[in-house]
Amino acid sequence: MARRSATDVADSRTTVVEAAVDLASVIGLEGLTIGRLATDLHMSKSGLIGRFGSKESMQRAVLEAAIARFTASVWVPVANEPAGLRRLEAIVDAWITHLGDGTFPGGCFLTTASVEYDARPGTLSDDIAKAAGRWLAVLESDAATAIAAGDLPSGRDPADVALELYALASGGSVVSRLTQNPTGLGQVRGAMRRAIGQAH
Amino acid sequence: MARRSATDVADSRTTVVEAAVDLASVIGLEGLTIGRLATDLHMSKSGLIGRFGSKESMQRAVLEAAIARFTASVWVPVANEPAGLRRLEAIVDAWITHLGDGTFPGGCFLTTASVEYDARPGTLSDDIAKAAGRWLAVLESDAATAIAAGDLPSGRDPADVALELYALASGGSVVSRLTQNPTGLGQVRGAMRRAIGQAH
DNA sequence: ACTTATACCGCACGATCGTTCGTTCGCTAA
DNA sequence: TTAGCGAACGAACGATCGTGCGGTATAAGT
Repeated sequence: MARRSATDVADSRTTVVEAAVDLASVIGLEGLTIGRLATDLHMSKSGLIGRFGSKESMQRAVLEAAIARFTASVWVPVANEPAGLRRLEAIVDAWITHLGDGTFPGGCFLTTASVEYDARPGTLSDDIAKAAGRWLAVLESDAATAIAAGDLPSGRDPADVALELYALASGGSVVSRLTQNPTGLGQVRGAMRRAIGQAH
Repeated sequence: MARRSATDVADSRTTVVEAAVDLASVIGLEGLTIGRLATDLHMSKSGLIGRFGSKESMQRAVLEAAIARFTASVWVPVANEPAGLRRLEAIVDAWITHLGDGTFPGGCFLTTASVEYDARPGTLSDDIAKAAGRWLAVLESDAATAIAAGDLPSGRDPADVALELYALASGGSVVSRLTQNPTGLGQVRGAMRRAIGQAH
């Protein structure tokens, strides 16, 4: 166990990061505060930030963990579905489920982060844009497969499908949450299914 | 207590508020800072906040002004269109135009504010939710008119149409901006038109 | 000319921000 | 047993936060 200490560091970081993800999903990645986080975890500010070196480094770790949560919650359950329309449908269901369960206590983390940084250039903004681009590429790829298989209209642009699904999930989640509309997510799922040609 | 010069006060406030709206559309309503705002306007912090009494009061004024901008930019140009599908189509065009011009330098203010406060209860959250509700009601009303006139499928739920349009505009704007996709807004318009076009 | 109202400023306050120290303590290796 | 590493701590730093208080310049009313 010569590497034990390194494992402890990782576990330690994980504890902090997971709590930070929960907090940031409510108050935003930019709204994260070392003092607030340290208080919540009954730690000292210096002991907490010492694991990361700086606040921005911590924010990057938090973002990475949030992306991992999203992937585990939405992508992993559907990864084995056949590419194309079948998987797109599975993604829609997993996505809506993800938005409704408590994976992110304060609503979709990536949406929150996207809005926070869409007008603020920097490393974090770049990382978020990359993550969004990767997810859009996944959607677009399955859309292209579906179109090639004749499961979606041949006139459809895969990029349009991807952007539409992303916009519906992201915007729909925010609006539903803000207006406290209990049927909102169900309506969003209907809209997403309509976007990929399903007339529920 | 003598009647003060209300117009001067309003003009003074307006100067500050308009600058604050621009700034908040970039860094968020919560990220607004009296010091930053005062520096930008070459004013003192006390002189600036003195017009509002408190920061939250200023934030409310900023939110109100942002809503007024949105109304002037999207609703006023289409208010005289005939209710129903015609006006919905005009709204889509005005909305997309609004998202693309520089009305809000940092992207749709109401979307930013919605995301900031969708998980943070309080007066500001309530005000934002009310504004979102009013706009959704406008969309829903025209959708209902369009359905009654046979311009939209009779099976469509007006509330679904309203939520779908709102989610597409809000989410699409953020994703397009974040990924710096120059054709994004055009794709979003296509999706919105599809949402109020021939369903299925 | 004198009063009055008020927009604005300078200044200071307590709190909190992110960060940097020096120190302590528990564990591991030798 | 002992030396050493690293996690965590308390304290303090300069900066900035929102918010008050007192003073001043200006403009209107009389």
